[in-house]
Amino acid sequence: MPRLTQEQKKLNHDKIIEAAGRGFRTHGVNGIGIAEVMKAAEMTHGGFYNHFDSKDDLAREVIRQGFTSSLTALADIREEHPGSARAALDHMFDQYLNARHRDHPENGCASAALVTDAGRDGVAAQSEYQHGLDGFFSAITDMVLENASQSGADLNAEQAREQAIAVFSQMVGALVISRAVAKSSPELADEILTANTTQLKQA
Amino acid sequence: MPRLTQEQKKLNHDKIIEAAGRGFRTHGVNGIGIAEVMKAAEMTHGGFYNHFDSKDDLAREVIRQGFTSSLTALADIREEHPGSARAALDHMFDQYLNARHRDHPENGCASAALVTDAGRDGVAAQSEYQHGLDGFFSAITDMVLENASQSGADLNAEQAREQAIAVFSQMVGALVISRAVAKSSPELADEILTANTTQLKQA
DNA sequence: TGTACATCAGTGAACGCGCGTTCACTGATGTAC
DNA sequence: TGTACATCAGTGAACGCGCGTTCACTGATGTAC
Repeated sequence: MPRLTQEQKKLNHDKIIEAAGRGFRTHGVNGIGIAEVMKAAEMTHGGFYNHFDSKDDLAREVIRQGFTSSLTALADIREEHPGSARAALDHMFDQYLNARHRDHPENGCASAALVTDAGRDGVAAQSEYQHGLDGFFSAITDMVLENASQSGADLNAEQAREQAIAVFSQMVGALVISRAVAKSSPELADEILTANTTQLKQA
Repeated sequence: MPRLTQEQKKLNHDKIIEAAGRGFRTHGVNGIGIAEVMKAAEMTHGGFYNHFDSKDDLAREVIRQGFTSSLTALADIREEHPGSARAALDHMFDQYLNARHRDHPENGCASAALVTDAGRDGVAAQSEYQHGLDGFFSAITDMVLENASQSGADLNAEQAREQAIAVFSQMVGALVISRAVAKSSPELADEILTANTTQLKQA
């Protein structure tokens, strides 16, 4: 059967990242092994090191790819509301803080699912996280700034960034806390999402 | 040497919880083993099962004890500002969102350090988390309500609770995100703390 | 264009290691008389 | 109060298991001529 086409190898590479992305988000980087990740990617574990130097290397790639696709999704949301940054922000809150996102971390925001893992990671992984986070902060700052100008409010760039950082922090915190009680108390988990959504839309 | 006094056993029991609390917060529940926890508690690992049914059982106890001590700390803060809930809230923000707390998860908020672990835990551990979280929400709701009445604002109990949930979500999110980039970019990590502190104090 | 050969992606067995958990043992504590 | 004995907290070796990583092997792909 081996060896494979270069395109096929690239496809398998991406398949591993995708499988690891789901596994890491669901179980944590320490909560799932390479064998299981490779199995989810429909391969045997021996071939793993043809693609990555180590599990940490894979974790870094998962963070990078996770932020990239989230930022793409955010850009899509913004394009859906060309005239109103306010509508785009509200759309973002709804999309982020809902039960489906909470109950399916495997397809969700890497920043939220891997945030405490990242806190324990080394500099290399944190650099990936930082780069993605900067992208989020910039994108939300733009939206906040545009919303201010569209609503006639007076807001400078520093203030807008400060607000954007606060907004994203709250979104992540709300999601992870909601997940932390979703199994024991779906009602409280829902309340956390709705309370934060309401408060975010008001501000 | 064995067997020990009943008081000595209780002391050792607490010592294990304390050591596990530090280890779990720092490395995650999956990131440190029982042998290492017991070593930090100055015992050999064999005796662990005289105190706990399983590692999960210990994790539950760590969550419970972590929230208990945090709630005590919060009550202390409030007592330091008898006339002003506003001052107590600001004090809480400063104490929570600073570099020392960020850089020392081992002594810090269990809700933040273990929040994604809790999301992956079973119902039993989430119940402990939920119970502690409810305590936080209640305590902050009280402060928000008292502040409103002290500042002459009109705020009902539901609105106060909604705000309290949003505030605590933001605090946790800010801390865990700041930790996620603390090694790669101390400046960004600091900016996250200060931006959230400023925004929280304004609201 | 066709042939011969080197490359290398995936396989699956194997490596040493640390994990959570169990257990026979020890000897001071707690208790029954 | 003193003695005899049962209890049980901590010790340290051992258990099976899954981990991250390595490696000899295979055979289709890619390349040199």
